[in-house]
Amino acid sequence: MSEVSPTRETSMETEEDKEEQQQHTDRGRRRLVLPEDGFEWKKYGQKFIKNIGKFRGYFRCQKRNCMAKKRAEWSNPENLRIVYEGSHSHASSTQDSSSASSQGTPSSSAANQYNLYTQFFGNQPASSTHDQDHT
DNA sequence: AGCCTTTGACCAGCG
DNA sequence: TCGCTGGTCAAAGGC
Repeated sequence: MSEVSPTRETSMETEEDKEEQQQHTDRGRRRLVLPEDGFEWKKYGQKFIKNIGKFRGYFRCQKRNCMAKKRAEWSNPENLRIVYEGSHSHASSTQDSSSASSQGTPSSSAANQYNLYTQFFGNQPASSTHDQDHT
């Protein structure tokens, strides 16, 4: 499931160049295009934030022992902003989990640290990344 | 049959 | 105190 399936349906535009980062997280249907970050996320909501004029998708880590969350904002499939909130108490699904010795103490390591960072995908002008609230 | 995705409604917090 | 926005949960549908 978490495997990177290069399944590309024949529809939409032919801009497969974006395929490098934007993977189809759906199970064979085009629903939402998200970049694979190495973790398994479960979407639990989506709303249109009029404040920023963009859609915001709410994702949560599928791991029961992981409280990491992710928010995806996009106005266009080309402009996607991923906001990671919280830290994973486990290693990425695509990485070696044998080094995830922190799982023994999920409440005294990464799980205790609140990590939050934003990631941009597509054509995001750095000039407006810090100043695009509203005119 | 099971899992995931999507949409709507409800609740909480802030102005 | 009322209204609005943001966030989360639950239910239904589809693959």
